[in-house]
Amino acid sequence: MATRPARQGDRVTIVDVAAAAGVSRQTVSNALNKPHLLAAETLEKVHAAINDLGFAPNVAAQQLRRRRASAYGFEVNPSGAGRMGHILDGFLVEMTAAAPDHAAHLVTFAPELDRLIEGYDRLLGTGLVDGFVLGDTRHGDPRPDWLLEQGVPFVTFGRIWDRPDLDGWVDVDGRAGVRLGVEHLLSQGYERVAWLGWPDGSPVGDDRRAGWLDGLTASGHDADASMAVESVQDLSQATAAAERLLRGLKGRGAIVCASDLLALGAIRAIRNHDLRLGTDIGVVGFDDTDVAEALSLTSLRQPLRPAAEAAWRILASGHQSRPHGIPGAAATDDEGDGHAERTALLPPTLTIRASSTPEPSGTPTGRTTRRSSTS
Amino acid sequence: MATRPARQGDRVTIVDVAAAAGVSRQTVSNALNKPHLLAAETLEKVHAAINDLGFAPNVAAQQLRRRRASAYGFEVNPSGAGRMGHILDGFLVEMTAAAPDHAAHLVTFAPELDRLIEGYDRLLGTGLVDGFVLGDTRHGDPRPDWLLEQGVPFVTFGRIWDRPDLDGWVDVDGRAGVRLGVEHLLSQGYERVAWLGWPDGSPVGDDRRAGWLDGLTASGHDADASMAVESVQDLSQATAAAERLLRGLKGRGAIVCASDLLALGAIRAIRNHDLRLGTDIGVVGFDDTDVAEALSLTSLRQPLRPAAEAAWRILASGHQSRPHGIPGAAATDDEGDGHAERTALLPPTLTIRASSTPEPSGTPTGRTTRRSSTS
DNA sequence: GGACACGATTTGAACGTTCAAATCCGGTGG
DNA sequence: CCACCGGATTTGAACGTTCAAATCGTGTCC
Repeated sequence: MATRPARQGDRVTIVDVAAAAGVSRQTVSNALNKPHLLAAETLEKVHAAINDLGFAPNVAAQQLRRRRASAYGFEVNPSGAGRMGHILDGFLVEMTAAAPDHAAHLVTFAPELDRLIEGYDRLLGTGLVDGFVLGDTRHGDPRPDWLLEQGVPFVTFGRIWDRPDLDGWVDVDGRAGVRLGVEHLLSQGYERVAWLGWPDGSPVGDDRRAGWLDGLTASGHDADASMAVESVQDLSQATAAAERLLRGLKGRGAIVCASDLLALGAIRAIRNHDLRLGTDIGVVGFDDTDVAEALSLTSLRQPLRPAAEAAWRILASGHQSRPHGIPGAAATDDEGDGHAERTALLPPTLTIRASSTPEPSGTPTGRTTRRSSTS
Repeated sequence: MATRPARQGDRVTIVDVAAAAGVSRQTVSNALNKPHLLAAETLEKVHAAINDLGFAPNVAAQQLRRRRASAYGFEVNPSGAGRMGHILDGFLVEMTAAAPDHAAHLVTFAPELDRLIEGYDRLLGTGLVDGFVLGDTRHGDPRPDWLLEQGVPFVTFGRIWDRPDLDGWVDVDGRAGVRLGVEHLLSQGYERVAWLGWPDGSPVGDDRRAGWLDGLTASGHDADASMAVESVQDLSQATAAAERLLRGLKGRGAIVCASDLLALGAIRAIRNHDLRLGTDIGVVGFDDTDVAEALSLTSLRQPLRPAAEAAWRILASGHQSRPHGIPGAAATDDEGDGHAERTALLPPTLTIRASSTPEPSGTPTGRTTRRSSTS
């Protein structure tokens, strides 16, 4: 209730509380950590004393004695380096906000990129953190193997595509998301839905493209190859690619894109052809960035908060990531009873804006959201 | 050199090192913290042992004994809340990267917004951090006063406009930045330069607007009121405002904007009037966001890395922020000799792209940067 | 009525480091 | 020859908490 008395003299310790409550050190400790051991009456006394004195346990002392930091390292990189870009910033923020009530925290760190493992090792060696959150998982990433070998707990945001046998990841179901986008466009009356994606070979890109196919086939549409086109993550190239698409999209067509930047290219191409965004050609982007908001672009938004919550659950679930997929028994991964899930695949939501609304009426400034269901 | 032996059994402690080097506990400690006390030979022996064993001091033990965490709290808020938006994410990243070599770190936290101070108090009370980085300083912010009262060290990113007497801040000189933008446009041959800013009353906005005036008057141009127009941070309103401007800007004109979003509005207006961006009308934005990059928009970039470095210096400079501005002596704030600066006002740099290039020639895809000098 | 179990609480020790003070030792001056 | 100095190093204690084991009652069973 009362904020701690302003830094007057020495800190309040567990011993002060014990004296005030007329009990021993350890009883106070137990009141905090194992309340079931105390008589109800005693517990109350102790809590009163804690409030009176404004006691808060010293984290460093706890870490030292418990031999664990209850903290996790979160690698960040000065801009440009990671293609994940700002999504990761958002994930960091959400993980911070979702941290289990004051029981754990995040420490940011920025290892030198040519001595990545050394940076992780350092943080671990000092006991500053117990484990890590890996913000992305690039191809050929040395970190998962190393961490596994060391027996260090970690979660990754993004599947570990290299190692399908590993659990301990959280990811967004891009495939289901894109499918949602396709279905939305079809339901809006656009007759053909094309795909503007990245070049083959990126797991994330390929996954999203599959969602496009899913959406078409599930609705009884067929997709000929001319309706899919690819571009690297660059505005002018994306614009050129989209223009190729537009030639094939007579009438009321639409384009689903692997990113908001690609979608921006599509929008430019539409303008160049003197077509009207939404009214003539629908567009859906991915990530719901500032660009999407600014341009009234319908876009798929990654559910970062739920992802963050799942990540904490995974970190808590076991301090040991283990390979799974035992050949013997059919893996019923979702047991129940404390047997926590060690993977989470979350469906994006669709933020609907004017770029996917054929009629200028409807919800003009309003913003709607739909959640896809993971297949 | 060698990474620590893989978590085999117990941790390596200072005592192990001492034994290996044939010296005492404290000597090892001194080797790390007060090397000048040791004989050269001994120092070498100890370092050898440290490397051999892969010793890294336990942070929790240090924190406990030293009675300081060497860590600082960095408040983050789930998106939407802060208008500073993603700049703050960038600042967090840069501060992490600029952390004085492993001597301090950042802990993120997300207090409940209606119990803000409580969140700060909690973090402090547990000894988890020694102080804070305040990512923004809103009007009527309760935090600076409270922290001051508690004697807690902190830096703010952004001047404390409410309390000009306080030091301990780092900020970007928006005024100098905008002036740079104006001068750049004039030097490119645009004849008139208009201002698209935010409504009066925001300190940041007013400051940037002043930079526009600076730029014009310094170049012998005069600014009539019709050349400045304002809009809230919203695309359609910004577009409308920019269109008003365009009517007055006959010939080769240009628009400097208080943000990239406003600049986007300007770009739209330019398109609507069938003018060519850059060639007919120049535009400069502010913050050099993804939008700017995607649209080839010349924009002012906040020097986050230098700002982060300055912030660390301020945190280190004294563990007590103090009011300054003693009436007696003229304040020569920049003494020298260890008397560290407790404020830093840093000039943005201009990232030049096609939107401020009248000739389609010049540097086509190339990107140039110019630094403004703080007045 | 004594052995025993069990709930509630306390005591001793330890986590790994640094502070403060003590010790050791060769050298110097009276 | 002894007192004293100062550089180099060591020893004792403490930082604030939790683990592990001990203690203290009270009640139960045979």
